[in-house]
Amino acid sequence: MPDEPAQDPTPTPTPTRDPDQDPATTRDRLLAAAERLFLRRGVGQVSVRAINAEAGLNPGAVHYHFGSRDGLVTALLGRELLPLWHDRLEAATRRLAATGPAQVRTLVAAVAEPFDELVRTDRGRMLCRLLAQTMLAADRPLSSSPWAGTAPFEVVLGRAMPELTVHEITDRWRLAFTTLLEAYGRPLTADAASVPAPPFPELSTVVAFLTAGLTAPRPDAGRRLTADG
Amino acid sequence: MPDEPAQDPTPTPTPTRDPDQDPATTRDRLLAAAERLFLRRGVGQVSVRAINAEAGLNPGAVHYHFGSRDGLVTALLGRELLPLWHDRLEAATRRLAATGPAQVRTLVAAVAEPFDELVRTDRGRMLCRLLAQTMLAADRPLSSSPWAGTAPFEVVLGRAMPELTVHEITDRWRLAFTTLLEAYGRPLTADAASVPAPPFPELSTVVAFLTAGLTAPRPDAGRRLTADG
DNA sequence: GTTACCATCCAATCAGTGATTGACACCCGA
DNA sequence: TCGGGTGTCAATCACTGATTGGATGGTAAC
Repeated sequence: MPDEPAQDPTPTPTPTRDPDQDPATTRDRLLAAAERLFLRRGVGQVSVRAINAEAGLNPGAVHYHFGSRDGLVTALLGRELLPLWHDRLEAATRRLAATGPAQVRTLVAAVAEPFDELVRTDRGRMLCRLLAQTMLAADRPLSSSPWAGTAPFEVVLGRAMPELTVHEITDRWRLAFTTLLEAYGRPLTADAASVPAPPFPELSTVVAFLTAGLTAPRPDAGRRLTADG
Repeated sequence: MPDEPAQDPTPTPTPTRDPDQDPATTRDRLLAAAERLFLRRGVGQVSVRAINAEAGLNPGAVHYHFGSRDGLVTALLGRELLPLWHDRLEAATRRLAATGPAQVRTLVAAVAEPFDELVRTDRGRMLCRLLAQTMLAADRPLSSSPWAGTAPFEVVLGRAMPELTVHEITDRWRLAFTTLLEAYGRPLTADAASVPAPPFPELSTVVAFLTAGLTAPRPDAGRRLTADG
């Protein structure tokens, strides 16, 4: 364990702060270096050593300030991505008093639009890829991070689809959210050969797909699905 | 590079074959050892060293017979999973001459049902997880493996939804397929604490969700999706 | 019968990873 | 002036996947 800090959610308690060296804190220098390397080499090709070196620091700096590689990635994502959703989601959920598919569409659009805007830039694509890798490729289900707080969406969805059980609502929202993550978090190809690069889907396609899936009529759980035999 | 073999698709040309040692080939012993360890420790916690040791072989055996760790995983998935879909898909696609959402539902069910059956056992869950990790977490889009051959499904889907463009069909099928992969390839929790383990969704839920998404009416690409401002 | 060949197997090793440690420098408050 | 704590540093741990040159042993050609 490091001497002291690491998992502190408050980034800089400003203990000292005046030295004529860096305008940016070491923490920020590490985050900036990581971002630069992720963008330059691809998310999966960057080691903590490289990040420390890019920031001009010792090999233990990332571990000291973030606890681990994942800690740094989580911090980067929280700083860069969370603000994009905050305002839009608040507005969308406040407007959702009524019920019906139209409301679900509004909700889906509010979640999906920031993704669609992000993948228009290299930096945004990198961040989406990072988010998808962190949330989908993790070896055990992760509860942390504000992304797991999907409760409000499920409430809205449950109100719009009153004939569905809570269980069904939860499953459907999870399907929709992970689909979103995967769709916009695809690898950035960057490599020649192979397929001619599958691009990102149109926003309208994604919203139509997810809205229809979420608002699909209640399935008959017992029915056989294929007529084999 | 190894002395000779590795990427050979035909497993055993039976060059020699008579020694009184193993009834199973070294290749099979490695695959069996890997399967055992994946099941015991979790997919992400098994090194090639451990596989070689479990099989009672030298540290270079996996590299010699499969070229890489991914090579072994691909071979394992191909051997265990592909047969499950082959028959069912052939039957489903042969029956799909007509058009309409009902046909799409049949197609979706044919792809989804094997997943639903697999995740009922530990071994099946492990294989699903392995498949999802291989296809979704890869650092660049992978064209290899028979899974990439999604063309027939897209043809069927395109016939059932004639008002959609080819582009739209491709995007929708990809959304549906990756959703399926993620839904049934979730981490196996195995770890205490954290969330109370998100189980797999009901098959009926998945089929309803994906069928509705695939057959959603054509979106107006230009329309604003949220009424902000 | 002898030779050459070739697939296979083996141990050793390479280059790289994330994480951890103990020591050192420095500024702050006492 | 003196601790004490924060932050930095180089060295190192334990491990990963991959690669290599060299044995081994059965097969086939001569």
